[in-house]
Amino acid sequence: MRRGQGEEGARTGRPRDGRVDASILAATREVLAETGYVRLTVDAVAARAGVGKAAIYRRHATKQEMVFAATVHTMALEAPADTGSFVTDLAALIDDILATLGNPVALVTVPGLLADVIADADLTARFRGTFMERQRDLVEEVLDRAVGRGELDERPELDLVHAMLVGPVFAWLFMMGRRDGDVFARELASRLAVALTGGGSGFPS
Amino acid sequence: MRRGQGEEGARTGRPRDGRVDASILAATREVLAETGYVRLTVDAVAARAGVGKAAIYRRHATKQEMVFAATVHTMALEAPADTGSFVTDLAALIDDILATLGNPVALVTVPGLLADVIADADLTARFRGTFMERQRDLVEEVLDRAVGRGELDERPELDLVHAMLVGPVFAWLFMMGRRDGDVFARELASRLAVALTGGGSGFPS
Amino acid sequence: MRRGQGEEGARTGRPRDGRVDASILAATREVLAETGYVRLTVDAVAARAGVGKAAIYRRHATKQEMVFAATVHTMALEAPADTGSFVTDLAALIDDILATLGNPVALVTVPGLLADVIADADLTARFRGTFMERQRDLVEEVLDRAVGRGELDERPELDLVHAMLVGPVFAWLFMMGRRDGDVFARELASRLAVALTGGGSGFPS
Amino acid sequence: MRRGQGEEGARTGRPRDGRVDASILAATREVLAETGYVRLTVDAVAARAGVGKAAIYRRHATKQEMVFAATVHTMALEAPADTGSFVTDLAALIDDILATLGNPVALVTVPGLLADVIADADLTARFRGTFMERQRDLVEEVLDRAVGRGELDERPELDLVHAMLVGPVFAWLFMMGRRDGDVFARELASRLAVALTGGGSGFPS
DNA sequence: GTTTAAGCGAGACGGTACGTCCTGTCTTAAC
DNA sequence: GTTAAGACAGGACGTACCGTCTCGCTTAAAC
Repeated sequence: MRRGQGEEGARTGRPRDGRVDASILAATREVLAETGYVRLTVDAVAARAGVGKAAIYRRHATKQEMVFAATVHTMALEAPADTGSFVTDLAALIDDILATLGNPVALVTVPGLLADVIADADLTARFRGTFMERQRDLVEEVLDRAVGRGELDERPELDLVHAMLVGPVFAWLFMMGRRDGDVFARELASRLAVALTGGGSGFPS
Repeated sequence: MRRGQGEEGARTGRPRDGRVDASILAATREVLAETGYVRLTVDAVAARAGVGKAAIYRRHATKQEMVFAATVHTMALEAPADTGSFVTDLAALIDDILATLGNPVALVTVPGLLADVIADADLTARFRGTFMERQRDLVEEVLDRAVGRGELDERPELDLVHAMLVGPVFAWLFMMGRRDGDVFARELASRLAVALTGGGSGFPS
Repeated sequence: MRRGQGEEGARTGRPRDGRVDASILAATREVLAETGYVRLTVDAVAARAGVGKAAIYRRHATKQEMVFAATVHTMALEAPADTGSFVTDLAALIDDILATLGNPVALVTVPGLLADVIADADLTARFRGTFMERQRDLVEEVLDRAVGRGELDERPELDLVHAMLVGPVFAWLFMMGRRDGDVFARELASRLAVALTGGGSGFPS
Repeated sequence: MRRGQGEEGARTGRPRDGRVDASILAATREVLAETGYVRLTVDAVAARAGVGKAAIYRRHATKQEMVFAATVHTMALEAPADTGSFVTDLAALIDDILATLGNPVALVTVPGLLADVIADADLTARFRGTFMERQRDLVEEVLDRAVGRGELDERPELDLVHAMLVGPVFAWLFMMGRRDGDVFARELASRLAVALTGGGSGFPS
């Protein structure tokens, strides 16, 4: 019987060893860093973690879920501090997204994992309900602040803005293969601020 | 010898049968449409095409290259007609990209293929040298026209604009899973026109 | 690790399932009986045995070794009872060899398997070290008995006698394609007794 | 259309090139000598012969027939001269058979070819009708001479004697893997003479 | 303290796809 | 119509990975 991690039941018997959970996730990230998502195998993760495959499948229904747990769940973006202006708020958010998708493990994981997530309805729901939802909330927060400051008249369509933020970062990293993100992030934030406020500023000079 | 289409040599012997090339690519697209990229198998393509596996591997070194040839090579965007204004040019280009990435076959192919392309240096080079390069040229064309019309003072960084065009479309389709592209495309074009011209216009009302 | 039956090590983990060993060998014999050695495929054996191909290749490095294990290893001749005279001992031994090489499975297996065994140094060594060696021991036993009885003055060269026993049976079955072995076996025994004792008897009348 | 080598037809057009026939058979023997029957491929023979595969298949229906033609047809035993006594006639015949089966090409060809011949009814008929029949005739000749000389009272069953001659040679070479044939041949002839004459002689001392 | 139930590492299991290789047929251009 | 070259359909090979299951053992809570 498979048992989700948070459920009840399993009242007797030997409890799960928390160190096993941790070493599986750590090994997953190590193997990802070494071989990339496409070439990662569960056996390699088990061997690296010093763990049996059963211990992995007791915790994660599929390889995809394992990688999902090892990467997406740690991609929790923190709420960006209020930097005082829309454009700098945007820049901070973009930096966050760039850090999330552009770190060495994510670089070799995100496209493959995304493909498998999309091919699985269950994972898609979880992906959208956690990672995307969280990101969307941050976008909303930043937009609401700008409205509050009077920088925006009204909040634009959330998904559109979301796509305009995360999409270019993804394209920059995975379609163009560029690794020089800093200038890009700054410039993107500036352009998006213009796009959304309908003209004017950009970064304060 | 592998993949000899463009090479010289092989001057004698039975020439490749062009109908085999075509039926492999057609079968690939059919199987993709039915099963998606992740569940496509070479045997299924061979059976569907009425072809031996050797005929496939004589043309395509791996399954990935086969799918690449069957999809990316047919994604050749046509040069967008001059619609008279920057914003409508942008809208036309976005519509093109949306049609390329959002048609039924692409929807079940692009994420998986992209993942495998990125994991393979050779395919990455070909992907960038053909599909991305072509797209980039179109972006350049549209920007140059706008400069010529006086709508832009100078041409912004090409890759940045490219990422701001294709990225949101990708995110909309594959991260958010949305299939209602028309309004999105119109709105995106409008916002990007603002972002790049530094304010003002948007669609003519 | 390949073929670990007799080796130490591999002390942990799930042990090999003896029923799988048995069903592979049984299925091999069934498929042999139906299709013959040349047309036997590993997939057919796996399907018939209800077993994955990996389970087969975990036990047998090649198709040849699998068939070898399924046939030669079961061809263990039993030690012939002392029948009281050289000629009847010989007849019994020849009957045994005839039964070993002439049963329905062996008839469609032996020539092809022998060819592949000879083409593989490893299998040749195993074939000689088990099947041939065992047979040779029986020949020796029968000869020694005859010496003990005074029917032979001294033991003739063992390999020569061995070849004169098994060779004609092989030729009869596989070169001449004859299936009427009983009279042949009796006559052969009689002639060989004469050849080895240097004249005289033959079967008691 | 396939066309047996000896048939008429093919009245017009370019005549077959006799050098092609010869080079195919020569190449077959060369490749056999190098790789053995089991690992011989038709492509290798074609390449070695500097010939297209079609030229081979126009002459030989299958790989087996090609090897058959290249080897068995050249194994034509010559009629043994009358050496004056049964035992020396037998020795000469055995030497012939040993030379036929024990030469370098035959050593790596006979078992595999025999296996394929047996698996094919057509080839079996040809094999028996030519090679075996011819051999059998020689056995008959030698026996008849012995009867004529008064060394034998009556001619024993031909197939039995045939099996007792060729079988041990085959076993010696291919089952026991022995390559020291001379003493073996002499001893075998002597023993068989005893077996068939019912005692007595053997080689004249 | 014993019992019990589940966890554990190891690795065998059924299944499926891969990419390679070989056979016997077919197709081209050259002769 | 034959030739050399080589593409063709078909099908088996042996490898690799997935997710499940089984072995003997360990570990903590329940009794």
